[in-house]
Amino acid sequence: MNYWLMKSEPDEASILDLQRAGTLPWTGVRNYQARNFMRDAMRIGDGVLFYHSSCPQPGIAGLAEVASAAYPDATQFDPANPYHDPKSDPASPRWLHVDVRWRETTRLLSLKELRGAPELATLRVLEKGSRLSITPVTSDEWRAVLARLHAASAAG
DNA sequence: GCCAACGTTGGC
DNA sequence: GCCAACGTTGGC
Repeated sequence: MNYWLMKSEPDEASILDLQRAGTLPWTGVRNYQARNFMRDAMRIGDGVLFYHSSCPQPGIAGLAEVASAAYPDATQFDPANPYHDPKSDPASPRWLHVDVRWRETTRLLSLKELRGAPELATLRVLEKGSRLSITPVTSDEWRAVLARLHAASAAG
């Protein structure tokens, strides 16, 4: 079992959108490292920290899980799609994605709170200049996030 | 294979 | 809107 943090802009797909849909295809990844995580390391059932980025309140907004193996991202072949990639060969698709299933909508664990939590200081997403939309999370980090989210008080 | 230019990300 | 940081591109 592996764990991941996956960024999404809530304008495009928020945790509530995922809750309503149940399962969503995680399309639009156009970064090789992120693609390789999905292709090579993700397994069905892996835990996902759902992170809202590029928004007024960035932070972890819920929990999800990997719901499929990686498969070709259809948006890369659609000229009308913002994620269209004219260089991708349909015979050998460059971009893949997994499906993600909603598990829980939590309180917002803000970026500010993440930065202030000593037990979460190792989170990749907190590294200076970190831009990867998908990053691995250790089991210790996963447990520490859940402990915070499920604590009786939302303070901190 | 180098590396400067360029485009994107994402918090503020 | 700003801008630091980063990844990709393409000329050489």
